Amino acid sequence: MHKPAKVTIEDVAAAAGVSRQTVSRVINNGPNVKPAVRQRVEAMVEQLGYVPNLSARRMGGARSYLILSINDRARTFENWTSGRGNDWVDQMLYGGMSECERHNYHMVLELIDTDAGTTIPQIARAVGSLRPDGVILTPPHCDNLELVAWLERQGIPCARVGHYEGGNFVDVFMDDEGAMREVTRHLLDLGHRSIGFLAGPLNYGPSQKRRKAFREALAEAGIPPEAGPIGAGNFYFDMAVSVLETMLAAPSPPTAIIADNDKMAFAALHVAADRGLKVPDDLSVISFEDTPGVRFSVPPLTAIRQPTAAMVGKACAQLIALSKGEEGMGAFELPYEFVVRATTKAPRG
Amino acid sequence: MHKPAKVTIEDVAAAAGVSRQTVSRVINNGPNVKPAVRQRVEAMVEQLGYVPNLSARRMGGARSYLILSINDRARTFENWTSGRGNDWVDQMLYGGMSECERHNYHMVLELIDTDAGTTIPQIARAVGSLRPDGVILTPPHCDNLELVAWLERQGIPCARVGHYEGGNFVDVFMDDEGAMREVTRHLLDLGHRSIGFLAGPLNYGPSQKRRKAFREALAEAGIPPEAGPIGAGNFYFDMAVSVLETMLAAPSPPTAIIADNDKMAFAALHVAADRGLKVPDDLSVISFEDTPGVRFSVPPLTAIRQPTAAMVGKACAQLIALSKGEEGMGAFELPYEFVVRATTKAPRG
DNA sequence: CTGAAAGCGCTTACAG
DNA sequence: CTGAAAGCGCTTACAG
Repeated sequence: MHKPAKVTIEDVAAAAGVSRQTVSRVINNGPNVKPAVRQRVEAMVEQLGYVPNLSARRMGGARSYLILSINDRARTFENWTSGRGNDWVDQMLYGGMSECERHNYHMVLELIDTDAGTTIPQIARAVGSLRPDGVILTPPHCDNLELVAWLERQGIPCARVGHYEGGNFVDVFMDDEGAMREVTRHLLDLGHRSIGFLAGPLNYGPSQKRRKAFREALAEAGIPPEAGPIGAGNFYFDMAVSVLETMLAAPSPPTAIIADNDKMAFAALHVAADRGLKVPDDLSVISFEDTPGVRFSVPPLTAIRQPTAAMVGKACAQLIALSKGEEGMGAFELPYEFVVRATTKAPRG
Repeated sequence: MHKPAKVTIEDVAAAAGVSRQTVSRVINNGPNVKPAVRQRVEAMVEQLGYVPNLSARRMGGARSYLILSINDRARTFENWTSGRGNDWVDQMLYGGMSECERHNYHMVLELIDTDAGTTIPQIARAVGSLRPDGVILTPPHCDNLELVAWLERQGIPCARVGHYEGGNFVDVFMDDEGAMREVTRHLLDLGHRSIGFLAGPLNYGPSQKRRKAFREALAEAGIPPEAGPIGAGNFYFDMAVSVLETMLAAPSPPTAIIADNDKMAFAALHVAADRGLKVPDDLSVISFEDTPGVRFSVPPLTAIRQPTAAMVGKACAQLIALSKGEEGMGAFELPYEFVVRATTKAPRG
């Protein structure tokens, strides 16, 4: 059976002996089609192998069936080229594509620079050419006020991953403060009385929340601020190393380190080895990320597993609902996991 | 400056005082536009922030500026859910998106099942709705004759990653025979006189080539076939373990193992440890894949690094050229890398 | 419940 | 070198 290269709605209409609006109603599950007619049309769609052309639907005024997912360009490329894997993107695609599949949507990933002057023009290009039904913003783009305002002006529904505000957005996030409290308490319960936090950059929303929760948890336990140093990291290995060196050179250095991401946790492992500190015997380490490398590191890291796939999946679901004219805006919290592996233990002595 | 939500070609034409065809010519770099007019139009495009609507361009008869990239659905999901990372997909996105970016193209990834009955309908849906300018097929889809024939009938340019034939396709691949020769010689040069090859399945094209090259390289060095055992693996850990057990139980067992992929190389490390063999002192191991896990394994594996990103990038480049009406079909070999790390050494004695 | 009309924003021949 | 016309394949009001 050699099907013609391009079957259009007109072909189906002719084959079924109806007008093209009727076919349109059938494929869009519209009302007002006699069951017998609907069946006849469906049979023809099947037989001719008709698939509606997305561009034409779009031009006709329908939705685009496209979700545009925006990631930090430089960081994503960096992860890819370093060959260290890119679990965040993997999980994002996993969650997003699974959800999009279910609704016959397509997810397109675009990498956008974070420089002040280029972000908006780049997104404008992507949005203008693709005209997606919704845009998913991940850190740090989701915290870019100017960008978010621009998107709002364009009237494009926007989901933010790792942002809490809600309002006229689809915000999906995990309880960063709760996670930090849980992690800090875990260390306190083990007996640690001096804990260092290797924090991420200040413009990362979640990092801010974690800083706050970290301070609070220590304060509640009666630990003085000096015994809870916060090192300002940038999520990269090298800087984390030097910050750690300083932290550990203090008169009464921390016996445990909480790292805001994996690379910095690895840095902690590295620095510990350099100084002859055994992990977890001499130094406990916890990561706030849980990529494959972490699970297979030696020793395997105790870590917070972020619900990346679930967050992005939820973002897609809400954006798709919105595009159908349903309700969808709001703030949605997804559960994280705290995975205790082999890098935390009671301090010596 | 509050720009209108949707600037069309008509707005630009009006602002520049020309017809919309002239604007069309300018944005498509067409000929026959007076320089002064071109400049005026470009200025207006810039000022109004005009971005052509892809759907409209498509409907007008232009290309879609979309490359559809097809991956094995089950395997991709498996890798994502197992949390082991998915370096292949990462590298594919890296190579593909980098190239697409340069041409203002968008890459859309779709996961398609490999079951005989569902592959074509699924692809038909994706292709029919997206109407991409080209499709990239990765293993095992690239070896699906029925699928490839279907795509050819649809007249959609198709690139195959890891396929050698060329012809009416864009085939991108690496020199598997050369890589195997290099790897084998590396071991021979170190003094190994008995080498085992843990091969992939017979229906996997590249594995076939590697088997052949392996046999030839040994023959050239005057190594008898008994000292170059080939174990038939299936790319998975468990089977590799049992094949290796047998290999190493031989009267004069190999002092080096070449594994056709990472999982089997890990199996070699595992079996060696079980038998009290130190790597590389008692057993050298080389992998024919180089995912992040390999690089960070203990000890780090000596491996062939496949040019995944480069292959996919090249595939995109050719597909894009084709869509512009340029030549593009053919077979393209991309260079692999042989990365010597810590698992190869001269044999004992 | 169904169809004839208009239009989405472009591009491609075709005229001039 | 430039523009008026037709059309891509749909959908959305609108009419019946």
